[in-house]
Amino acid sequence: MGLAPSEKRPERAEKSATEGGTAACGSRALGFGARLGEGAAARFAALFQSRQVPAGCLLAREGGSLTELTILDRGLVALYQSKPGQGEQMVGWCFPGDLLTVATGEQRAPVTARTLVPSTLQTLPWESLDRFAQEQPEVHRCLLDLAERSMARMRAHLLVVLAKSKLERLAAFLLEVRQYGAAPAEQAARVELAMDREVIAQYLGLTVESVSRAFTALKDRGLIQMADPRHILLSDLPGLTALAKGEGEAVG
Amino acid sequence: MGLAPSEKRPERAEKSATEGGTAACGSRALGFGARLGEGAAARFAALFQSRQVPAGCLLAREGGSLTELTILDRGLVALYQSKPGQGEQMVGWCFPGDLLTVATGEQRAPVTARTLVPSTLQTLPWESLDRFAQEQPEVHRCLLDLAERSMARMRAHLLVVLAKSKLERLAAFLLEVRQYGAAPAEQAARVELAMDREVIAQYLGLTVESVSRAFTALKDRGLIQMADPRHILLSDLPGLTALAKGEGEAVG
DNA sequence: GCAGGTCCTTGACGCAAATCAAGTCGCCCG
DNA sequence: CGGGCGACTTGATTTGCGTCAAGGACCTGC
Repeated sequence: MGLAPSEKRPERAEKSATEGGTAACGSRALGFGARLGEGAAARFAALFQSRQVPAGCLLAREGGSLTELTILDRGLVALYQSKPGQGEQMVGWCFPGDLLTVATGEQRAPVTARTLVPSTLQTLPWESLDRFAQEQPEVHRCLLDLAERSMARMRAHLLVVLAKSKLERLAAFLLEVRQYGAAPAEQAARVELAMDREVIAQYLGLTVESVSRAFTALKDRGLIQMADPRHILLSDLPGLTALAKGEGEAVG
Repeated sequence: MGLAPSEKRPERAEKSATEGGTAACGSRALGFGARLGEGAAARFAALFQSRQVPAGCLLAREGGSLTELTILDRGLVALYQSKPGQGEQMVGWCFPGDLLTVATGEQRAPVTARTLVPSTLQTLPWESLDRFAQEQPEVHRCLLDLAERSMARMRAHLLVVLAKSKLERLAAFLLEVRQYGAAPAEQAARVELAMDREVIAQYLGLTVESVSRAFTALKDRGLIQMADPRHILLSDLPGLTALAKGEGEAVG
């Protein structure tokens, strides 16, 4: 039991996290087919154990132990780096399909991970992975692919944070959530935020107040609409995209 | 623009990059022994081809092709993400021992990579890796370890950029260069910067002027000394460390 | 219903860093 | 030698965002 459920305030389940996720095979996010081939991918997926966790659940603590390979199947996880002096700094997300961490080397978790919504995890003991890898060595390449994907997102995030203004950052954030976080079905430009303003602010390197003002500014420019603070309609996707890219043309 | 368009101005070799790097086995940075064991690590290292490149050399262009596994053996490489509108944004370094990229999936490079000093690369065609992996599957875990290491550094960088002031950022930068960039021999608190102020500024999300002022401020506080803009003596390592961590106590 | 939360928004103000603008130093080349 | 150029520093000014401080909207429990 490497992933400790110490911190686990129940918290009302935001979106019905039920959906009967018995899995062990019906997993939505284990997309290994491309590299492994259908049969092998299915056999590999069958090895995983599915696990449901509530929102606000601590999955790993920086420096803690990690005994299993864990992939996020459904939900959303925030990754935190502890700041020497003062608490924690959010540094990224895990979206469905992401490795929770790639800590294969030492078994120490390099970050703190906490669910933001009720989530489903797919876990596999390292030994099982090794056993399966003897039959299908490509599986390691799959993991490298996942690592690469995660690094690509981190680089994109760095670009945003290093070079963009308040508004550009929020636009980029909304588009990121839309792209990675949304269920493929609801491809509409409708985004449900699973996190509060505080988390968004940390992620973007801003304050809560600035985030709030940025939301208002986007709304005033007609780029988004807000039913309530957590439900955003991206009403001008091209405009948002242009803004996120830094081609800061205002509204015509 | 400091970054050459022709991408290969010869440029005087800053530190004697000679050292007779014939390698193919004498590589300094291929540290796979821990996981593979001595014999296998040596055999693996022997497969690599060593390649010398000058400073300012473009190693990969975002979206370009990547035909080989490449590890930086000696030198320093900057990674850039192209900004839609306006040129490039530096997002990280490769230090010796790092995978140049982990792009095993698609063969498309996810970033632009450019040497900052004359460097030595160790390359291995993907096929050779696959062949060797049949004999030693652990080699993939080694690559995952490298990926994890690189992600850990990116997270640390994000922490710095998201949550720290000008001075804290520069202190963190200097310590990072000292830790990863310096040859182990010159463990002294003496750092030779391989990059100009412009590159540092991009990396830290500041302007050149701010970086310059930050250098001056650190000097005035007695934390560093500067022989010339590129040669820094970290004269108060504990002080710098405390500053980088955000425990911003001034000097007594 | 009302009191007490929490979360979000809005406003007024100050500051740290960006911007604009010289100015210095060292290096290369004529 | 001197002129020009690129890298760096320094100064004056502006500004975007942080900070502090109210306020409003909603939920929950009494």
